[in-house]
Amino acid sequence: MIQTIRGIRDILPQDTALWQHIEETATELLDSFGFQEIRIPIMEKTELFARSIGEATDIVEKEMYTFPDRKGEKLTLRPEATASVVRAYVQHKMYAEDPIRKMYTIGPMFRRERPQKGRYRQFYQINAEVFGISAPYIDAQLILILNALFKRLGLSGLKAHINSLGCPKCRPDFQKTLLAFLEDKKDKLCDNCLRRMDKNPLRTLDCKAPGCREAMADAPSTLEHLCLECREHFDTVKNMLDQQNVDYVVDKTLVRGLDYYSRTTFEILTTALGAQSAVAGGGRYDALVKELDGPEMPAIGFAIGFDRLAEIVEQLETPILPKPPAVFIIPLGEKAKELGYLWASELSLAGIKTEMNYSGRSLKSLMKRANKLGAGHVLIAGEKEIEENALILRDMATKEQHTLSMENPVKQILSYLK
RNA sequence: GUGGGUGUAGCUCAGUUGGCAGAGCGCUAGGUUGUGGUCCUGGAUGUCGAGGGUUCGAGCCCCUUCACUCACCCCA
Repeated sequence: MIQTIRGIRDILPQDTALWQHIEETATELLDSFGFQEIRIPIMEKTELFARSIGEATDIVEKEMYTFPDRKGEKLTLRPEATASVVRAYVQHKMYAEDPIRKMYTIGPMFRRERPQKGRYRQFYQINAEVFGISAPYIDAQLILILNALFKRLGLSGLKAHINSLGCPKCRPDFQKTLLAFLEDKKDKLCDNCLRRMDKNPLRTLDCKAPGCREAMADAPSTLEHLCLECREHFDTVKNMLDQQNVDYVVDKTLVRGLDYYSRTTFEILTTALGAQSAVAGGGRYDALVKELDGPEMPAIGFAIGFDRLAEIVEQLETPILPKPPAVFIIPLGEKAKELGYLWASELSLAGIKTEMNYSGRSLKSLMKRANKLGAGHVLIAGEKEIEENALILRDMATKEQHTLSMENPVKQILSYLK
């Protein structure tokens, strides 16, 4: 039996009602805040991710699905969405007509990690990106949107962690201080961190190894080395969140695994998913548009882990169920099947969710089936009813039965359902 | 990439010192002619994850392998 690839799963019909609910809630919210949908490819040239995410990151170093196509070009299944959205913004010179763009996209991402609770090799994200706005208000607004989304989905117990990583103006100075500190602690750091010292020293700040954690306890924080502009920017973000009652903590260890972030970064954490605590994350990436051959352009975005969000929402007590059929048609006999088929089609085309059974099983067993499907009404069309011009429409909840004539029964059903 | 746990019916799981492969749920057919939910009775369904070994005999013991799962790591 052929099965799905490791870490890759089907989202089955029993779960898609929930997924659609989440998706609708999110897109409705994003629409109110002025976001438009963009649909981006699942494959890109490998170079796009290497240049944007960063050569030395875990994602690029060991997690991407990269392969040569038939002509030898290196392609990669997207491990995240931001790079593609930025690429599209630059490629189509979207900045020319209006540099301010708010876009969202929903779809699968691919990373070859060891699967675990809340972590899949194909996983889904809802991404939102804003171009052309440098004001800190938009930073606060993105966090507000995430907060509102989770609230609308009925979730509690999620906490926003925020930090500021500084900008090209203040970061070199901070890196110098950090490197001096790391040099001091060199004998206590793990191999990974020693390697990171050269490539991306910021990443040492969030290393989870116990030895590193201890050594890094009094490490310098980016927050203490922000330039005036960065400090004011971060203060405004916090101020707005306070005024809008968004619950957050400042977390100086929040660095994030992609190189392109600057200034504000944030993650929304949950305790409901074991070790996979991040439900959403994002930050500002003011240098990335230019880095990908576009103009100097501020930008910021977030990604929501759809699978994780769905798992948390699923834990709520009120399950989201698919809509049951309004009408279930039970035909008894060949003539009834033919008529029933025509009526069923007509009802469905009129927007009434209708099911019918063609098997020729007994009335009793089909009543059982109607009950199992949760049908609102059952239309019993037997030889007898057709002959006597008296079809039976039974209300499954009240057990009340109406008699319908053979003349346009669909019309009669429609008026009963009103 | 590194560790731990688990693989038996569609699902959740029992299965004794190695001796006929089970239960509940679900599915299905009935319970006086053609009316559901509760109840009662019957029925179908297994490569015991796969391959090898030990043994008269393996779901059970040994080896190999695969998958799932949790954690490290990473992140959504």
